[in-house]
Amino acid sequence: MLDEARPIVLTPTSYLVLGLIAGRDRVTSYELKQFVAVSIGYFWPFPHSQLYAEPARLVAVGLLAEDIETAGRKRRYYAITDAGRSALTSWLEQPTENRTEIRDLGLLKLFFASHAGTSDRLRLAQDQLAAHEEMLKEYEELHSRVSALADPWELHTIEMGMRFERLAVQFWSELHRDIHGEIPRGNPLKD
Amino acid sequence: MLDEARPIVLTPTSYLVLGLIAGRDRVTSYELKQFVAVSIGYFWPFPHSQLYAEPARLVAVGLLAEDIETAGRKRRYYAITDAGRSALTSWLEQPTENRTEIRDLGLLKLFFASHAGTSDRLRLAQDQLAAHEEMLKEYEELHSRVSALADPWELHTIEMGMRFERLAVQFWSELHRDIHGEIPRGNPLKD
DNA sequence: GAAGGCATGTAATGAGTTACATGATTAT
DNA sequence: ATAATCATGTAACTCATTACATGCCTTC
Repeated sequence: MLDEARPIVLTPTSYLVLGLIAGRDRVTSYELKQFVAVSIGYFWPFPHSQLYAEPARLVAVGLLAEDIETAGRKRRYYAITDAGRSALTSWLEQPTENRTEIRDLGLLKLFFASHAGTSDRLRLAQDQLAAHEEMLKEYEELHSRVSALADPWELHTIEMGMRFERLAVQFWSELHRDIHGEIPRGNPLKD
Repeated sequence: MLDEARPIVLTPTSYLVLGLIAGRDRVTSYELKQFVAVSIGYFWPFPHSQLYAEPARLVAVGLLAEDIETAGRKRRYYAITDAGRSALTSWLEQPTENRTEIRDLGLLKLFFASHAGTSDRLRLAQDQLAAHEEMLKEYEELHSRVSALADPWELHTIEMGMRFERLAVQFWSELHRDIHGEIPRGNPLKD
C-alpha cells in the first residue's frame, strides 16, 4: 500500500484497449492494431504506438496481465485481469458524458471559407465529396465482408459510420452544387 | 536567419486560431473563447487554455502580432500578420487530407456493448438519445439566433452539425427500439 | 464593503504523435 | 541471397488537458 497517491484515471483510449483485450484471451499490440484498422479505427483513428503504450500503463495499474514470449520474437501478450474486467463493466454501467467530437479538416476549412476564393471552395467541396464517397464504399465493403461474423454491436457502430458517410456525401454534394451556381460568369470552370 | 532549424509545422488548432483571428482585427483569447463556445466548439471542443497557448506559439513564428495593454488588465490583443494571412490562405488552397474523426464515448460503449447487460445497453441508448435530442435543440436555437448575421460558411458548418445530430437521434432511437424488443420476459423493464 | 462570479491567465503533467529502428518472412 | 515488406517495438517531443491563481466588477 505504498504510493496510494494519484487515483487511477482511465482515458477513453484506456477503455478502448481494455475493451479490445476483454474480447480475446491473449493478444499482442500488433494484433490489436490489425483489428483496429478494420473497425473502431475508422472513426476513432490513432497511431499504433498507442497500442503499445496504453497496455503498458494498464499493466502498471493491474488491469492487464502481461506475458512475454521467451522465444525469438519476445512478443508481449496481454490479457485482461479480473480488476480490468470489472473496470470495464463498471464503465459500461456508468452514464456517459457526451459531447461528440467531429474533427474534420474539411469542415474546418469550410468554416473559414470566407478567406478563400470561389475556386478553392469548389475544390474543397469536390475533394471532400470524393473522399467521403470513397469512405462510404470502404464501409460498405467492410460491412458486407464482416456482417456475418462480427459482434453485432460492433456492426452497429459500423452502420453508424456508414450513415455518417452518406450524410457527408449528401452535404458536400449539395454544397458543391451551391458553390457551382455562384461562380461568376467571367470565370468559367474548366475541367 | 539564425535558427533555421525546424520547419514551422502548424496543427489543426493553429489554423483554427489563425482563422478565427483572421476574421477580426484585434482580439483577446477570452473573446475567442466566447466565440468558439457558440460556433466551432460545438463539434470541435477543446479547453480554453489552448486559446492562450496557441496564439503565443503563433506569435513566436511570426504569424500573429501581439499587443499587450499597458492599463490594469494587461490584456493581450492578437492580430494576424501578413505572413499569418498567407499561411491561412495557402492552407485553404491545399488539398485536404481527410479522415473524419468521430469521437463519441457513447459509440465507443456501443462498440463494447457485448460486455454489458441488456439493461445497461438500454440505458446507454436512452441516454444517448436524450443527449442528442438536447444537442439538436441547442443547434436549432443557435441557428435561428445567428442565421441572419453569421458568416454563411460558418452557418453551413452549423447545419452539418444539426444534420449529424438528427442522424444520431435517428440512430439511437432505432437502436433503443431494437434493444427494447430483446429484453427477456423474465426481466421486464420498470420505469 | 463583502461575496460571488466573470474575466484572464499560467503551470504541471501526461497522453498522443511522429519518427525511427530492427528482426522476421516472403518473393524473386 | 537480396530486396522488399511485414511485424514489432521504442524514444523524443509537443500538444492538450487539468488544475490552479488572481484581478476586476457587480450587487446587495
